[in-house]
Amino acid sequence: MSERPVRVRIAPSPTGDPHVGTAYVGLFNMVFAKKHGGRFVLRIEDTDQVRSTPESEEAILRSLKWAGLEWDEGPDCGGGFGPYRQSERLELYQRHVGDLVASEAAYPCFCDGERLSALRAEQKANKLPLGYDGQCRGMERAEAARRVESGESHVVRLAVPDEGQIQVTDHLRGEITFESAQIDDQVLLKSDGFPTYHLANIVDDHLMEITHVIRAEEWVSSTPKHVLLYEAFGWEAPTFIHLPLLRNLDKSKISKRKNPVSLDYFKAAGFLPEALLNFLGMMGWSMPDDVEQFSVEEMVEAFTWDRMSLSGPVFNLEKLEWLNGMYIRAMEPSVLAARVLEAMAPIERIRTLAPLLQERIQRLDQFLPMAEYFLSSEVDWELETLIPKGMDRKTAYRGIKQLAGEVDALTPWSREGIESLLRDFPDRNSEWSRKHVFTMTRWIVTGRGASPGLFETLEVIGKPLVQDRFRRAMLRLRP
RNA sequence: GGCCCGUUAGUCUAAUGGUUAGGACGCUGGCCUCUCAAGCCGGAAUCACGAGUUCAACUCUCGUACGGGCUACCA
Repeated sequence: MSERPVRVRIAPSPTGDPHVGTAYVGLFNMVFAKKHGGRFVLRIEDTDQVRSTPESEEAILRSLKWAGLEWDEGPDCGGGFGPYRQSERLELYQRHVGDLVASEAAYPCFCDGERLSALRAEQKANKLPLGYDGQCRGMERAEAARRVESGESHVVRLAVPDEGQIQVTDHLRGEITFESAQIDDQVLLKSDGFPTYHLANIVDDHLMEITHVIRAEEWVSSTPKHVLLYEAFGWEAPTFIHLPLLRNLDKSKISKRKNPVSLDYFKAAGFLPEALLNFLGMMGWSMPDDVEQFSVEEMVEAFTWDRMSLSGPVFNLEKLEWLNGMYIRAMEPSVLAARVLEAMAPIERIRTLAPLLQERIQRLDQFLPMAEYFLSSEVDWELETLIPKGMDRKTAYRGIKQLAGEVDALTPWSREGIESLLRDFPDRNSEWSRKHVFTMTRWIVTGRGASPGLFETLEVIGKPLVQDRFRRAMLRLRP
């Protein structure tokens, strides 16, 4: 391990909902930093111009904070190694990639997407390993320089050696050997001038003096490329530590189709952040002496990597709920009361509900029961209510699945957006009438056949819970 | 298909060559109790398989099987 002061980082990509996996990796980074008196950095990897959004970045920071992660440096709080947003560091990457091209560790490539996909298709058909064939690699330097100079669209690729081996050391797994020949000439700089993850990551980790890269296992197979980059730059590589991947019940990588994964969901469903973090701390890691309830401080105190296990843990909601209950029982009742109000029924929320319920009640005592499906994550259905009259189960499932996908993609979460999504849905799915859409959505989201205005209702319930109800409805309906 | 990682009950995990394989969730029986939770006591359920190394393998090595990840101008 390095002698330098410990510096670690998480690098979420602002391309969607705040993911529980980010909190998981973040927890271990934070705990490790605290254990060694180091610094924990949060860096935003917004190099995907198409998918990155400021809203997502904001949501991620907010949710990670809710979960209890505290970083020492980041885009919101600064630090001595900024900027902490990769889109603000573009010159850095371009300059460094220039060095790589100059030393012939990388080269410009002019092949377009069309040629690349044709190549892939051919390789697939012939059962050959997939990868770039190196056509532009042999190009005369002068010609390449001339074409770049003339403004021709191109990317920059890493020149991976044709033969030999690349040794990667994973702190938990030991030495892993990769054959150079198996490794693709990775794109480092995209044609829009933005770096790919691989380049930006290495440049930033070096410049930000990151000593330990603690990330998820899905990165193991790209680590040899990273090692090559460190060598090409002449930089000392950090220690690599790959955490196991959180899994669905069927053992596949955790996904929103099969599990709630958005931190917003856990908040909306009434999980306590301290219980969530505790639970994440027992995914792949364990406290000595069979202790299962522990705080971050206690985890820091006991933390060592040899208590880490490598098989991918199934994210088991039932156990989280048990743990959450333990935390609730341990609270002072007055604290519990305050937290229930704060988390589930803050006055702002009651205020947004008031106009929706006002016309439907005659006495004040009817308000809360009617607000049930706004305030609770628990909704269940009789199977028949999820299948429109005269429609078969499969068609219903298909429609709900499509609708759920569109709901996932809807941003921002506004009344207007929801309305046009639902109203125009039959244009995109001819098996469903508008009446089908409205009726089914109402049943799925409220668990009832009648509700206040559907669009307002969805808006107020909030995206995380609406998404979860669609997910559950699909589970219920799956043939 | 290729490359890489992993494998203790349904699930989360303990064990670092010698244990009746421990704990927890869930399931289940009982106690408590007006009921239900909670709590307490009990039960069923696990070392993927095959070789090897060793006096001794859950533990070390190899193979097989199974699971997973990656295989993008996404991260």
